[in-house]
Amino acid sequence: MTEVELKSASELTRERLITAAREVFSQHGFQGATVREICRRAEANVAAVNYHFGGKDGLLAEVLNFAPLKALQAANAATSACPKERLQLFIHDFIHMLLDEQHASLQCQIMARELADPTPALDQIVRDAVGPLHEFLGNLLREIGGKGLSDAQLRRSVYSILGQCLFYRNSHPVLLRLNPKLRYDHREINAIAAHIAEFSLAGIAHLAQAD
Amino acid sequence: MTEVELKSASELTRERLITAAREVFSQHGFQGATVREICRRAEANVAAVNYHFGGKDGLLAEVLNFAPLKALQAANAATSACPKERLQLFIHDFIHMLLDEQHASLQCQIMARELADPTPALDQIVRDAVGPLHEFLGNLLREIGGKGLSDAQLRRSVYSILGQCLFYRNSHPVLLRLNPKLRYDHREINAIAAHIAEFSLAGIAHLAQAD
DNA sequence: TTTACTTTCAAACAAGCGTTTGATACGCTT
DNA sequence: AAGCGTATCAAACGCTTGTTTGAAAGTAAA
Repeated sequence: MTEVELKSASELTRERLITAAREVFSQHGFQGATVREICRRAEANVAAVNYHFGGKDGLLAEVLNFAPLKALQAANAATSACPKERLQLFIHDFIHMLLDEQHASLQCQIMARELADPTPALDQIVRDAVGPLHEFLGNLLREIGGKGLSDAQLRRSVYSILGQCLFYRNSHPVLLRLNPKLRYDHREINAIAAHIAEFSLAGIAHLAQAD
Repeated sequence: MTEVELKSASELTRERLITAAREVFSQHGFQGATVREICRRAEANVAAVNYHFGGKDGLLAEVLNFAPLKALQAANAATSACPKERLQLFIHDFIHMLLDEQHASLQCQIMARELADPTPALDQIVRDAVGPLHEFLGNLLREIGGKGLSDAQLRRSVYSILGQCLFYRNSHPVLLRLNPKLRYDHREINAIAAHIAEFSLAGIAHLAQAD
């Protein structure tokens, strides 16, 4: 991987397949994606997927990569910022991961697509990525809301934040039709992140002080 | 329709097909649903769908029904409650429509499923149902937030509310894995609706007063 | 160059899909 | 009872899917 020069032809095909699979999976979902289109984009033979990855399922497993999501959480926990600022930062990074097509990690966009209807990999995704993410956000909100938040309020506040973020990805086809000029450039993404953070912090503050 | 007694055998199969289609479409989505399974559940022949509806697309068009969503908005506009109470009512009714499996209108759950990845009917859905819904919510939030909300803030607040509501539907498979005891009974649904309303009203109030 | 192993390829496979067909059975008027 | 239009049915059609196959091409050590 790190040695750029010494890639065999076999390794190159593998990488072309993975790159193509990321694109196609993130665009059409696992079910909607076809092995033939992936191989067409990778300029590889149809049999290549089965030879290198054992099948479509194996290719999905290879493509899924939770490292960027873990890194986001690790970086967030490492800052010396206050909890509210860390929530702003989290939302900013998370929204970028979901919406920025320039972003290196299409993996998370694939993941987000698969949350709605179960695929063979959903159990693994929930166990290794989504579950820890919920827990991380829960701990962060606990720091912000303190003892004023019940467990149920905390859990639902996590859902409120994730729901807002995922909306922009899941409803993208709809939003494009409602507002054809919409583009997810950096300016727009930052504005979205700022809105969700402000909106949510106010919601949490209200819940925490109401009781 | 209204005359219960006078249904021909043909009409009965039509209705069985529609009922079965609602179930299968809402569970597996349009692409994931198969004509054969629909016919199996309806105890009808595979050819029945094409005979009665001209094909799978025609069956989807027949199944889609925006009346419940329109009725929700009409009833909401007809109340004499204040805007904030109307928002609470809207969220309550909308969440019930999305989550309550007892609810007569699986149509809206089908709709919610199709928002993520375009189907032949998405343009119609956006034009006749989702677009007006966004506009309705926008007008309601304008009454609540007044001139303190910019147009962009208003639009994004609409997204925040819809995102929170849709999350519980779209992420249901995930939430079930994270919390196997989760059941969308009336008590739980009411609690969810109350949370989203409280959370969102605080967010909107904050945005409206901040400027 | 020869040998052994890995990788690619066109072609075919079995299964599932939505749809079509032509015969059969039904319900109704005459 | 005869005739006619409608509805149902098993079967097949054409197509796409993921996967398999066996031969050809490539690669690298002996």
